[in-house]
Amino acid sequence: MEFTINNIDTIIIKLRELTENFVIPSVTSMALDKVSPFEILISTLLSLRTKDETTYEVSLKLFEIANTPQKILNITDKELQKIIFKTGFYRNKAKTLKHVSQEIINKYDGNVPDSIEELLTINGIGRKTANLVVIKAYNKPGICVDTHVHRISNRIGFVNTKNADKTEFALRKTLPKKYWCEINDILVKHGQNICRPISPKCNLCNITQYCKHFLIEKN
DNA sequence: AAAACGGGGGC
DNA sequence: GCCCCAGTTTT
Repeated sequence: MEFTINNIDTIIIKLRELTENFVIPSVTSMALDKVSPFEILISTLLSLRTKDETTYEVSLKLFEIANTPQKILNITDKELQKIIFKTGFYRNKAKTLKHVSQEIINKYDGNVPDSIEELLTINGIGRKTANLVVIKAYNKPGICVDTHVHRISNRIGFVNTKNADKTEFALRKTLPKKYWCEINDILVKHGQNICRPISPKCNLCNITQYCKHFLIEKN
């Protein structure tokens, strides 16, 4: 199936409608006068392999105690581990949070960088996190490809790629720029509720007529 | 007891 | 580009 710009517009608009009522409480969806770039970054790092509700709850608890790089460095490893325990992988995450905080102080004077390239120079920050931070914290263009965006972009047929990085680069070519920043929001909601990894609920989906995966399965 | 939650790094 | 990694929560 050929994907024209018209098709992409139609698909995005339909998915936007389909998912607009799904609410995922998260630090990254809060207004920018309520949350800092650093908080967005830390929350994203905590979200690794963790339910959104847990990430949100733990993030708010952490930020009551430490919401700046220096404050993160000021608390002990044990205390930090205890606070973020429920997100899982708490030893690694505590180490990452400390390292990222230290780097932001050392290299960026305590301010979270606003470019993907600079963010990527910090160990522990990869493309998914870097893109999300520039989008959510700085309102700059980016495409945050997490597992949902990767899976669904391939299912629909937006891209045909093996890994998330390639999906990001492919989407940068095929996806109109006006959709870049919201594609993650839309596809995460769609992926959590309908287009799940296993047994997707295609009966609840409104774009099956455009979906390569659905059409292949059906035929 | 098993599955779900997925991004980053090392080589 | 493939493999490895880290723990809690839910079913």
